This record gives sequence, structure tokens and C-alpha cells, in this order.
Amino acid sequence: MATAAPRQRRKDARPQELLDAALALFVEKGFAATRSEEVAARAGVAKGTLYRYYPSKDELFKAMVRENLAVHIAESAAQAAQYDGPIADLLVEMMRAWWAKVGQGNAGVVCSLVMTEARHFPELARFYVDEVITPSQNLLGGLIERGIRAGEFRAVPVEATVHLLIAPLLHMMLHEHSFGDHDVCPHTMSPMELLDAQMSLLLHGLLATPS
Amino acid sequence: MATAAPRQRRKDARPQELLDAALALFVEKGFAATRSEEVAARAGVAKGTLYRYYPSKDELFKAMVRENLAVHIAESAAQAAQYDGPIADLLVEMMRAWWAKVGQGNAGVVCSLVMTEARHFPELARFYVDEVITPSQNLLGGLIERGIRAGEFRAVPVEATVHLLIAPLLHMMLHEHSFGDHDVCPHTMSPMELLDAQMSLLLHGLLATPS
Amino acid sequence: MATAAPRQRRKDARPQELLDAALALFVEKGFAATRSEEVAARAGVAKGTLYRYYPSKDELFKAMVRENLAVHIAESAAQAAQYDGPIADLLVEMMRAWWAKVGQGNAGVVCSLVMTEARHFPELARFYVDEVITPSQNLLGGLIERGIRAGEFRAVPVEATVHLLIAPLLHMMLHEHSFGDHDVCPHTMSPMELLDAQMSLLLHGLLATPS
Amino acid sequence: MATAAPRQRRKDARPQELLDAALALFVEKGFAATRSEEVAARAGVAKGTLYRYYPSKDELFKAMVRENLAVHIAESAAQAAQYDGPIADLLVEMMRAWWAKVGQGNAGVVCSLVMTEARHFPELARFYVDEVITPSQNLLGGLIERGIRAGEFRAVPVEATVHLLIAPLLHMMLHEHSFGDHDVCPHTMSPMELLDAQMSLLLHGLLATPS
DNA sequence: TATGAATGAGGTTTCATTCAT
DNA sequence: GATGAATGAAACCTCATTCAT
Repeated sequence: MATAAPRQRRKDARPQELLDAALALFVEKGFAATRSEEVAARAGVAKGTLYRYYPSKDELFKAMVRENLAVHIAESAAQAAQYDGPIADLLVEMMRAWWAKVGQGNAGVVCSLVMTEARHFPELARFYVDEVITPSQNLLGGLIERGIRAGEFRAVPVEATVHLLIAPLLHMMLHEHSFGDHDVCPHTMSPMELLDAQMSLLLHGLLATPS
Repeated sequence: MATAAPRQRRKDARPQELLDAALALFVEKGFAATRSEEVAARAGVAKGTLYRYYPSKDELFKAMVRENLAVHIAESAAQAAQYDGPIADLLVEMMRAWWAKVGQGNAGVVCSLVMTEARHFPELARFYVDEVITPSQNLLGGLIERGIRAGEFRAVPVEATVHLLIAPLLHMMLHEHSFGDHDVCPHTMSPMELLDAQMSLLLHGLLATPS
Repeated sequence: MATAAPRQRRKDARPQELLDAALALFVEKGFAATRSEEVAARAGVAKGTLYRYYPSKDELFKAMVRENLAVHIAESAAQAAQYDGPIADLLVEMMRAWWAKVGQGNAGVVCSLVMTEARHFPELARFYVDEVITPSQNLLGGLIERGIRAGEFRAVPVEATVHLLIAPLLHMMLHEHSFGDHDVCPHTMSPMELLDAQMSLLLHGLLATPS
Repeated sequence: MATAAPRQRRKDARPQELLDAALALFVEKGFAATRSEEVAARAGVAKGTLYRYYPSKDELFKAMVRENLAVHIAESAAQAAQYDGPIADLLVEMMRAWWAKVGQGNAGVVCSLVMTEARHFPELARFYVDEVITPSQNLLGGLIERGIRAGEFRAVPVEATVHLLIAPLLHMMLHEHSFGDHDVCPHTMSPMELLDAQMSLLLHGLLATPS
């Protein structure tokens, strides 16, 4: 049948459409304030249909998060391995690449959402920590250690340094998520500007005359 | 009368007891998942009593936030004014003082809560931005500028630098708030260690041989 | 003591002040929508004081009704007995007197209130019927019968005629009570005009040429 | 399918079933004393179902009133226009027709209910005045004026006369509504008897010897 | 498979009434 | 007696979830 194709395509796309709708609404209004029916409506289906794909609102949330984070997991670990030049350059490159992926797409707001709703979803929190935070920290931590061993970096505390690399960007995203609307806090910096300034500062320090 | 004292002392303390109970529960379970009755119960009163003091659950939340933030507002601006030595030392001093105040007491978790629940409380978000974030940024930004003018600091972009000072600490608090329970993410660093490492890094930079 | 007098006077007046406040508020907002505390406040006392005088909101209502109706009960029966002239004149006179008493003072709105709230207060309904409605009907019915026996009136059905005398005035009061506010129904007739027109019509009929 | 019918028929009938249940309970116990859940139960559905059809208890009340009054609005105006004989006969006819419609069916108790609850529903009060009271008054008033112009009636004040036509019947209904139960006031007159007696009295007057 | 009518547990809020001071 | 803080039953309403069609 000619009509079967689009209908089938439609049906196959359902789960993704529902997850997209869920993401948009959870970001906009928060998990608790979003009703299942709204999600269904935004995905163009009826309330009952949502429950054919996800057995509860909680599971919908978790599926949405996993789906949107899964893409970015276990990606960029490889490029760090076979690299040769100065670690500082690689570090800058990786931060920029990370931001290009996370900051622009869905992953960013999903991270904000996870932090925001983590108390309701302990398993999800653990998943996020295990699959997103820890790998990222290990990746960056490994780079720092390489730089130190190579004599390129000073013998800084690795964990703190990693935190100092990650936190400003994550915080900026969460800030945008929490206060971005209501024109409450007009940003004068673009994220990339922040990133560049951050990397420059971290590498060279604030002091004019290094001791 | 001797018996009058506890009664009266009790009554006068009610609002604060309710705010304390609210803070504890909102932090523990989030705003939406906390029932008014639980707040009342934790404060040792019945459901209806809560409504004698705060006309709704929303207002209770707002009052709790304002109360806990009000203490720290408009405090530390003064000490920065009449200071003479190196700005770097003052900066380190202020960050440590800020952390001692905010990181230890209630203000820290309240900030995390505000970020977490900001979408439900637009007015509160604005209040927080106007009364907490902006003043803090101005204070630190002023210091950075003084340092640059004095030739002590390099001509770094001020806004990004301020962000780089604040974000790691705030993010650490939020991280603790979101993932701290469920022993999901055992910290190996103490906040003060992080702060020291952060300040050292920011001042001297990561590179071993400054260009 | 000099201060005892006014204080005592005050206390003695309490019950009446409470009943007055209750009347005003019940008329204004209805029984269910009036809170006990409002009644107390309007009477210038605290909530608890109200309960020293009336054991419940229901009892307060009943007391208020009885108090306001008691005055008019068993009054005017006497004047009808030793009267000599035309019954028609007496009838007109009594209706006018009744209106002057009931329509102007509190009794009118209390009647409206009783009708409005009667379903909640069965005993009160019975009290009202027994002490107000039935005596009034008997009084007027007796007059009509005297008029018929004297040949002054046609042999009309007594009960219906009594109803026709009473209903228009009661209805006008209730109408005012229900729709009087909200400038929903501007009256062009004064009650006395209505009463005169009514009596004239009832006595002489509508038809130009009596058959 | 044979089984589809009752389901569907059931669903379509829901609104009306709910309105019927609401009418019965509001009449029986008053608006404030009737709980939403009772209305639902009487209609044979659960609490939540009621709210699928009417967004609040207030709206349920208003819908019920409008539904029950809408039938009678804008009906009988026509029959008055093309009539030829004596106005008195037409008047009697119309009053009897009106009573047959209003007095027997739901409209009567609904009118009583509106008067009783009018203070809580200002918009509804206005609706009732505009759509029920005023048109009725205009209709009857027009007839009276026609009769006066035709010389059939004396030059009586129109507004008062209209009031005298309407009030006794409305008052009887309200009386029944307020005191009818509790066998508090056994009626010896049937409404039709009252109506006939009323019309006779109004037309011919009470006096035996018209002056 | 998709629908959306129906459900009812669960939450917020009100307010008549009590009682220690 | 007077007060008003405290109580908790009761009412309204929401919305996640189910299930007959």
C-alpha cells in the first residue's frame, strides 16, 4: 500500500518524537510541572499512546536523558590517545570540540536537567556520574598527567585542575538554564569567548610577573 | 510566670523553625516532592499552623530563600575598599572568607536550591540574580580591575575571569547537592583544597614555562 | 471604680454587638461564606470570645434570627381586635404598619436570610414558620373573613388572598437581597409605592368595568 | 458493534447526567453543602470525571442553571403578539401556561436556587435578571399596557401590576423550596388553585361594591 | 495499535473550634 | 473573661495511569 510507508515511518519515529517533546518540555517547565498529556500532545499523539512506548513518566525522563547523552559517551576518548604535539594545544582543542558538541546540541541542556532533577532520579544520577562525569574527568585527568610527566605543565593537583577546566562551562550552561529566561541576566560574553579566555587564563595565569 | 516563657519562646521561634524545616526538606527532596504537612511535622506543628505563618507553599519557599540569603547580602563589600597590599592576596582572602561563610552554612545549599527550582520561581530568580549574583560579580570584577590598573595582573578579560573565580565553587556545591547523596561520587578533595589549588592555578597558570 | 462602668457596659452589650455583626455579614456574604473570625472582628472582639457567647456558628445564626424576629412576634395581633370601621381601611393600615416595621428595619433582611438559608437550619425553618408565617397568615386571614362576613368583601378564597397580600412584599425584599447589589436591577418603584398600588389593585381589581 | 452503543450513549449523556445530579443535590442541600464528589457519585461516576466536563464546582453550578433556564428563554414572547380577544383572557392564559412550564419542571426550582445562591454568583445573577426576569416583565408589562390602551383595564401602574402578577407564584415556589421539606408547612392550596384565585382577585378586586 | 474517557490517590488549602495563657 | 495560636477534619482539584473500544 502506498499509504503504509509514511504511516510506518511515522510509527517508527514515535519514540524519538516523544523523547524530543519530553526534552523540550522538561527543559522549559521542569519535570514536575510538565504533564504527560502535554508531552503526548507536543509529539502529536494522544495521552494513552505515550504509555505504549514508555511505561511511566519517570521512565520517559530516564529514556530521554540516556538517549541524549548516549551519543556523546565513549566518543572522544580515542582522539586523545594518538596525539603528539604539545598537550596544551590538545587540551584547548578538546575543550573546544567538547563545547561544540555539548554546548550547542541537546546534551548541554540535558546535563542541566539532570543536575536539576537528580534528587528525583538516583539511578539516573548514578548513570550520569558513571557514564558522563567520570569518563570526562578521566580523559582530562590523563591529559594533565601526560603534560606534567612531559614537563610541559607544572606539578599541579590533577583533580582540582580538571574541575577547573570543566566547572566554568557546566556552570554557564546551568546558569543559562536557570536564569536565561525572564531576561534576568543578559550575557555579554559568548560561550566561545569564555572558553578562550578560560583556557588562556588557566594556561598562563593571572599574574603579570610569574614568580 | 515561669511557665509563660517556653510558650512564648516557642511561638516567637515558629517562623524560624518552619523555615529551617522547609530548608532541610526542600534540600533533601526538592520543592515539588515535599508536602506542606511534612514541613509542618518536622517543625513540630500541625499542618494548619504552617498556614498561619506563610500563606502558601510557594511563599514558604520564597521566605526561606530570602531569609537565608539576606544574611549574606551587602556584607563583604566593605572590606575590599580599604585594603592596601597586593590584590592577589586580597583576592585569595576574600574567596576563602566567602567560602567559609557560604560553603559551610545554609547559604550554599540555598543557592543550589535556587538554581534547581528557579524555573518555578521567576521573581525569586530575579531576586537572586539582583541581590546575590550581580553584587558578587561587581565586587570581584572591581578587584580584578584594580589589579590590572596596578600592573599586578595581566590585561585579562574581566567578566570571564570573574566567572572563572566563582563557577568552580558554585558548581562544586551544586554537584554535592545533586549527587552528594547516594554515595555516587566520593570526593577526594576538600573544598578548601580545591579553593587553594584553584587560586594557585588561576594566579600562576598551568604552564611550566610562561611564554 | 470609674473604669468598671464602661467596661461593664461594654461586656453587657457583647451579645447584641455580636448578633449585629453576624446579621450584617450573613446578609452581605451569606452564612457559608462568612467566617466566624470576621463576625468577631466586626464586633471588635477576638475569635475565641465569640465562642464564649455562642457555642457554634450555627447557634450564632439561630440566635441572631430569633433575636431579630422576636421583636415583631405577637405584637400587632391586638390592634386588629378592637377596631370598628371598614376592614379595607384596617387592612391597608396594617399592611403599611407591617411594612414600616419589617421593611425598614432588620426583620426584612432577616426574613430573606431565613428563606435563603432555611435548608441548613430545619429547626429554624420550623421556628420561622410557626412564629412568623403562621401568625401573620392567621391575623390577615381573620381580617379577610371578618370582611367577608360583614359583606364588605366578596366571598374570595381566604388562603389565596392572604398569600396575595403577603407575597409581593416578601418577594420584593428577597429580590433586593439577592439582586440588589451589582446594580443589576435598578428599581423604579419605592416599596411604599408598590404597597399602595398593590392595595388599590387588590381592592378594586384590574378591570375597568367590573362584571 | 453492539457493545459500542451503550458506551457511547453513556458518554454523550454524561454532561446532562452530571447537570441533573447537580440540580438535585443543589436543590436538596444547597450549593455550599454539596460536595463535588457527591454530585459525581449521584451521576454514577468518579470524582475526577466531573472535572473532565466542568472545570470547577462553580462552573458546574452555572452550567446547570443556564441549561435549565435556556429552554424557557425566548419562548413565549411570540404568542402574545398575534392575539385578538380580551387581554384579560390572554393574561390568564399566559399565566397558566407559564406555570405549567415553570412550576412543574425544573425551571421552578432552578429559579429558587438562583435566588438562594445569587450572592455567590454575581454573573449568574445578572444573567438571570437579564435573560429571565427582565424579558418576563417586559412581556407582561406590554400586555397590561395594551389592556389599558384598549380601555379594558383601568389606568393602573404597570410595573407594580406586573410585580403583583409574578411575585405570588415565585414566592410560592421559593416557599416550597425553603420550607417544603420537614413537613413544616402543609399546603392546603394547589398552585393552580392559587393561580386561579389570584387572577380572579386581581381582575375583579376584593371589594364587593366597587367604588 | 491508538485513543481518550474514566479513575482515585494524593496534594494544597480553609476554617470551625479548642484551650493554654 | 478574653485572647489568638494551634489543631485537623474536610473540601477542592490535579494528573499519572488504566483500559474498553
